[in-house]
Amino acid sequence: MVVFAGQGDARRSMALLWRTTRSKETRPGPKPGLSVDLIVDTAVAIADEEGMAALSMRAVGERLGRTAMALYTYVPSKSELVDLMYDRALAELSTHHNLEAGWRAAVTSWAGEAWEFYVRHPWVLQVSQARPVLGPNEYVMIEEATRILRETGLGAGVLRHVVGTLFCFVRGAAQTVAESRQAPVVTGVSDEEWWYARSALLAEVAPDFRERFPTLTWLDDEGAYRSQDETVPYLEQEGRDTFTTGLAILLDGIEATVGRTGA
Amino acid sequence: MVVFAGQGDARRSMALLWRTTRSKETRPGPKPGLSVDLIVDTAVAIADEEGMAALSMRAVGERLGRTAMALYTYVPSKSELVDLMYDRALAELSTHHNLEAGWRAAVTSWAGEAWEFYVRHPWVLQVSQARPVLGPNEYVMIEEATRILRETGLGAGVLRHVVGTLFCFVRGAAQTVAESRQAPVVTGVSDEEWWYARSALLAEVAPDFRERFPTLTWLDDEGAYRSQDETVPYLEQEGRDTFTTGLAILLDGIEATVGRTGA
DNA sequence: CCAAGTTAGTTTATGCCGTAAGGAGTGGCA
DNA sequence: TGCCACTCCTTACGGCATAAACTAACTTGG
Repeated sequence: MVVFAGQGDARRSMALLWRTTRSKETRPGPKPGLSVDLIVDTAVAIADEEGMAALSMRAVGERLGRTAMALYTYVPSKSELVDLMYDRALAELSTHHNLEAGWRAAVTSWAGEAWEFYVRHPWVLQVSQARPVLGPNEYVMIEEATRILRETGLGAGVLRHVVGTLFCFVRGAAQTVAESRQAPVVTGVSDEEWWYARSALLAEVAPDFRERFPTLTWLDDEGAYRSQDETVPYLEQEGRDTFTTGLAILLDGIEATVGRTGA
Repeated sequence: MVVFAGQGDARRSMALLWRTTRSKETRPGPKPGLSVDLIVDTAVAIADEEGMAALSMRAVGERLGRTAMALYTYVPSKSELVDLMYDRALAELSTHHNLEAGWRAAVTSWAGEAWEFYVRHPWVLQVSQARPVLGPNEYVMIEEATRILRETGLGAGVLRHVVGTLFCFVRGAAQTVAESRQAPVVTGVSDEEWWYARSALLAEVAPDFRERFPTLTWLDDEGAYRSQDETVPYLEQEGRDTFTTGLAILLDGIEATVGRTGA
């Protein structure tokens, strides 16, 4: 019998994601002290607090008072655990955005929520997008975005690409901020300290910066890099503004496309 | 004397990136058998061929006929090596896009080149963006994008966010394809095989899919998911189309903003 | 009620990883 | 010649995911 690589595991993994494993009422052997849900929640907590790099089977086990190996009774491997974490986290997103004020308002609200979600769970952005996890909540998220954007009246082909573009942008915009939040936790150095030290070194190492990078120098001279609000970390403010501006531009672009197609 | 965490290392790292280390003509000790350039090139080759996960100090050393520890004479740590790889790879990008045909054509050409670059070097997308590496070639890339988009006449503040948005989109759009290229190499399963197996499992595990996800079902019924060109892997074609469509939308949005600001 | 079989969890071990520490050989310069 | 900076090696440590074998708890068939 020929079995595709990983196909047997794929069945188990899908069953875990969609929770289709019907457990008999009573089973022989000792009572389970843990559960998939408990393990996934613990893993999410670690990733939220200490970053994806700190997520190890040992770390999860330790928080639950077990060894790393104990987890393998519930979860086939670490990568399956990450998939489960991903889909569990996505459950936070709300699913019924109001379309009464028009699609533009709804998209803005959806994108804002998604952006905040990614920033709250930076590790989510490290889960590969190419071959989707295909869990129920991922489908809910895509369904919701598509449902809203369908209101534009665009055809199915273009619509799919528009949804993809929106995802790319929101994820990318969130990534910058997510990483800037994670960095101080990992390195113990704040944005300001880091930037201060680095810009001094930059001047040292590239004394001809102004001549080599005239446009960036112009941007700097125009005061574009001056922070407005001192209470918010520099890179975070920057990322938030880029998201707001970029989203507006994207929506303008979609409107233009809608107008052109004549919906 | 108080030293900020990592600051001493930061100086050495910047010196390496900007190649400001003046090496004396003759030095005591055995002739170096390797060089930073050689090591970085080898590391890039490994990452290109086998993915970032396969990049280890041992692997790089082995390709060069040395042990892993030999590399530490040239490079302070693996993370510094990754920074050097990143900046080296960026050197591939061309720097003088023609502005004669207008900024829209130039942006299209720049973005297309960047997209292909990311797809060619998928691992580049795994290098953190939050705290930039600040190498010379990264500055060249940002300078070039900013130089082109400055032609729109937008003010410095908005311009910075527009550049950021463009980067988010291009990186995000490339990531999907980059990962879909990497996946078969790592897992040994093609897109088609993978998708075929998974969609069968999906039907098994979620028999009520059509009712739960009406919009996605509509998209499917409209034939939006049917592949046009059988010679190109499915996910790759999908990603390429999303990039093209999304870029056009983004440019429309920028034009709208430019028109509104009255440039 | 007991033996068989199933399950939860442990210990132990394998083979990766980054890199610290220390030692061996190399070659320019005093 | 001896010193010393330098390259490169061996060894070692603590971390990682996880395979394999084991113990102990529990249900169930006889």
